[in-house]
Amino acid sequence: MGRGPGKGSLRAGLNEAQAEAVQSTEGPVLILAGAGTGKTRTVIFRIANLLEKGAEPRNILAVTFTNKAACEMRERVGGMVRREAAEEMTVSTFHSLCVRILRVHAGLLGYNTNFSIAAGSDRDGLIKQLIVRHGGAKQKIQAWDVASAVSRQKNSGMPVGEIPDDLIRTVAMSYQRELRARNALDFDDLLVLAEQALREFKEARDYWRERYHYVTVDEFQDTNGLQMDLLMQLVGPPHNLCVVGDDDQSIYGWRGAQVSNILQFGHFFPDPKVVRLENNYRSTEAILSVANELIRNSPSRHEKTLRATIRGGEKVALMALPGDEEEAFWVAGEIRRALAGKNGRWEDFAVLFRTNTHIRKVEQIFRQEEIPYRLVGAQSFFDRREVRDVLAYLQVLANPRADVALLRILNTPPRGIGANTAMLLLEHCREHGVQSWAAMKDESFTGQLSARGAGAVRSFVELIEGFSSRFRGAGDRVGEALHELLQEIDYLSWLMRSCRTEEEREQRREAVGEVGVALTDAMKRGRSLQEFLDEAALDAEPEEELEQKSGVTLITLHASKGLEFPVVFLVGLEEGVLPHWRSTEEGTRDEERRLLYVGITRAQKQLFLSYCALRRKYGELVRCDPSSFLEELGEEWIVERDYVEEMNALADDDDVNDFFGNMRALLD
DNA sequence: GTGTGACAATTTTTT
DNA sequence: ATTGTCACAC
Repeated sequence: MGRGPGKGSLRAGLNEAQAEAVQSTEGPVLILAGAGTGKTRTVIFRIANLLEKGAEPRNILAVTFTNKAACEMRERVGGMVRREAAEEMTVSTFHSLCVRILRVHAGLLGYNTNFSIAAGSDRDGLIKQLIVRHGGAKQKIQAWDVASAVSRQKNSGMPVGEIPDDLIRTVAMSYQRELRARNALDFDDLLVLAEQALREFKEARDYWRERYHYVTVDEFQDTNGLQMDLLMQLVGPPHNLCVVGDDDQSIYGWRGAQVSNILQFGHFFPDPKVVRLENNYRSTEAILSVANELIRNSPSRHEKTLRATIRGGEKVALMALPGDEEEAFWVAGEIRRALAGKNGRWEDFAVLFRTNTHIRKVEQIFRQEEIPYRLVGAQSFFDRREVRDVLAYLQVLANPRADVALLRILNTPPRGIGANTAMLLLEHCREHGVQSWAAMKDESFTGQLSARGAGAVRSFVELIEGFSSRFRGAGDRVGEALHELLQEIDYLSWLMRSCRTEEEREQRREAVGEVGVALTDAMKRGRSLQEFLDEAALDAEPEEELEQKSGVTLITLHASKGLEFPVVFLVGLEEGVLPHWRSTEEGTRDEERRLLYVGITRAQKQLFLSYCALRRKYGELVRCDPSSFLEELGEEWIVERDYVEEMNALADDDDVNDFFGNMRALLD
């Protein structure tokens, strides 16, 4: 990550601005840090400085954008100070922080502190059910419509009851009731409720203000209004709040992020010390010039200069390709070629694209070409069906009142509690206002069922109760207990039966195994089962997983924020892809430009840009034009290349080689 | 209640 | 092209 000049002890190797930021420990601080200016390094030094000055590690809170970034920050601070000190700090995302707060104080709001988190497909599944229940299936509303409306509403501080569209509102309100009845919170609820708890209850506010004396927020340009509200509740006088960000890298407007949070930080926390980091230590002058040319076209930005410290550098290559398949092959070939001579590593390369679906082609070709790769955040590990199944079992074992999970595993794998029985169960719960688990143990419910149904329910209850106690005493041998449970319900063979290919079988089996590994690992680190589940719900990847995998990184532009790679390929630079056609419709084209800017500034030494004439979409070939953003780039630092021409040249070379080869063969 | 195959839709980006 | 949904046969 962001490497500044030099290395070494605390104040060594920092430039003036960085040093100033590191030393500004009291009161509000705003660090405007352009891409590659050693932002992370500065933040880490600053925290180390706080500790050196005598701050208690447990009084330090650092909020990052992803859990991965959190782990990394903790790690790097740990490298500079006592490792135990790093362990005692709180380093987490806003969402994890809110879970922490609510596990203590949800009771104040009438919620149970052992709530579970409804995320990903569990949440969408629930919404889908409700759409059907309210007769919305025939109309054209989708789970997505409801989910995004609910999220928008919550993040802007309005009740779901005020959604304008009648049907969406009805489903949304029902969704909210359902969550509540099932003792579950979604991502947005975490923020909403934590903020509310702090705002309404002095007791909670005092508790957390007493806990955190120094707060740092990274990627501040991507915080939304609700998160700002939360910060204002959390950080009391003397406002020891340090925020770090770059308005040019604001790419989460669609999630409610407000650039005004960073542009008008002084509004919320008066008289902040402002520090600007403008020396870029990451990229060559060539790459940075291209980036600067692009971002200059961005309206309403903080005017700032980003200075290259690495002069010159290889020009940025702009490649035109006939189709997406050729594009993937070309990237593969280019990487091979680069590695052939020098002693580079696969990890030095990254391929960045706009959407997850674009990853597929590249992935497919890489597999074919035997280029090792690692996918970051494509289909999140924890959102795979088999993984969610296993997690649901664990959730129910941790807390059988976790209804969302309970309903998921009720008949997974099939055990004779089908749709009919489930329907009856839900009816019963709604009528009597009880939770599913209670109903299933209740004679007045099981009495309504057929003998077979009642038997199936009874043995399910026994299964869960049996393993519940088994798990409680398991300590760090939960992995074994989980294995036994899966054995008992014959989960794997059921799962395997539904697989089409051997490869799929392999992957799914592996995924199930990895849950066990991740669980055992979490236990070893002293986490509780519930904490493990929280992490799984809030985090896209199991940590160790990603670190171990090696190879070329395949990643979306959004997910690439905060990362850097020696060589970057930015593919699919076509009108309609980047900028995405949808953003053109929604009038958020500027954000797409920033997205491209983020992509460009990930590159350290070498950058390749590419676009295709044809791209396959839904199995259909579609004609594409080069992205209009490419017109904003000057010529000075760019080399335009054409795949077809190069292939022809290459073919000619081959002919020549063949010619000499044939000659040699003749002479021999 | 469960498993299969035909059929239809497909939502950027993520905690 | 891929994925999920639905109707139908067991």
